[in-house]
Amino acid sequence: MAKKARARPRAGPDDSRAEILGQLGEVFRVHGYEGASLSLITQATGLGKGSLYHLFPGGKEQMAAEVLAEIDASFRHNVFTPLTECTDARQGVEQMFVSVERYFRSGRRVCLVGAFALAAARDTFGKSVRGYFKAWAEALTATLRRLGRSPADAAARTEDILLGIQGALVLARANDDPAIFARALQRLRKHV
Amino acid sequence: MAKKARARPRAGPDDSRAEILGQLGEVFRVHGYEGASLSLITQATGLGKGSLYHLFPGGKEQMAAEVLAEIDASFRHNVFTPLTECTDARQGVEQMFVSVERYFRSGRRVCLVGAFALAAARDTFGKSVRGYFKAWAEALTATLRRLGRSPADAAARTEDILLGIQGALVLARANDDPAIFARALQRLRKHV
DNA sequence: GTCTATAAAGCGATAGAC
DNA sequence: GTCTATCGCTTTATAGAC
Repeated sequence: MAKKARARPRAGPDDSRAEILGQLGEVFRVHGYEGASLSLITQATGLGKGSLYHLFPGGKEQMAAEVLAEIDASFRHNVFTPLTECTDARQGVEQMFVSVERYFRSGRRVCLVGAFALAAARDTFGKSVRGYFKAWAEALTATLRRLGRSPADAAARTEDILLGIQGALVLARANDDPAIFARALQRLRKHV
Repeated sequence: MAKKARARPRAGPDDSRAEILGQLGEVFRVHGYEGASLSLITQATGLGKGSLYHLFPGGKEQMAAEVLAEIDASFRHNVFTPLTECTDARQGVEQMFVSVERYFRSGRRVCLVGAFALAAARDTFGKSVRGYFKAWAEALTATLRRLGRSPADAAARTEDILLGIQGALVLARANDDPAIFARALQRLRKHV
């Protein structure tokens, strides 16, 4: 919250913006892009409209775009890159599943990118959505290749894993049963 | 379908209502529940607000509820019941995949129930959403049991198939590539 | 940088003529 | 049964005080 680097270089402007983006992400996850009204956003962030438009002159669209960019960057840093650069490919894949399970709160949290893909927001944010899944697929396919799979086999298995994660999140939320997600991840793990 | 047996029992009130529900379903699929404004609905159906509120006094919520009910009934009639009552279980499962591929237009069409599950609409239509997936899961599990699978195995495979279909629809739409859906269905078929 | 007040547009829904 | 006109409210977004 203090902006100057003092004795305890704690939170800076970037940190508070990141915190706001996290809160915005949750609002979009719960209510969707259309459903996330400025009054809900105001409520979730504790910021008035004036502050919000000062921070995001482009309004709601900019907020969502930056949230998606933050998610993209976070996954690249915490999931895709570790996956690509790990020395032990099998361990790298396992680490991916651990990160995924944590990020989606064991099935209690929805994938914002997947939700945007299904909704009308896809027209506006299609490029971000595609970029996210493309980067994930490339990192995972490369890692599966290192485990000895053929290109076709690695690509097919990548699709099954990514779609399995997305589908498990859909079903878990549809049935209000996060355990569906946990079970699905367990089964996906078993076939590498 | 027409309730009076005349010379040409063509279109009756039920048929036109079914046609309207189909058009409404497409609007909800493309724009989501929140995004489907009455002006879009008016445009898609060719009906003015007066007519719409005459047909659906409960407004948009009733429209969506009836669309969901129609989808539910359609799946029960065309997919779940054939699956449960078929003599050859393996052929029944294959028929399910054929119906699913046709209904979702080979991946070009989104699952409205799945989309509602991810969006805020789940709060309002949660019961319908759960009922749809529950009925599907029960029919498929029973059929897999008839193929000799254990209860636990049939339940797990059912989850993988349902979540595979939903996830494939998400990924297909995210990447603007319906082929992802077709490929995923092919792979799901292979493991019964 | 955050607030309040307000504008301008769009929303769902209703009334009433035909 | 379908239309037009309109209500009342909420929406996104802006202006300006502090």
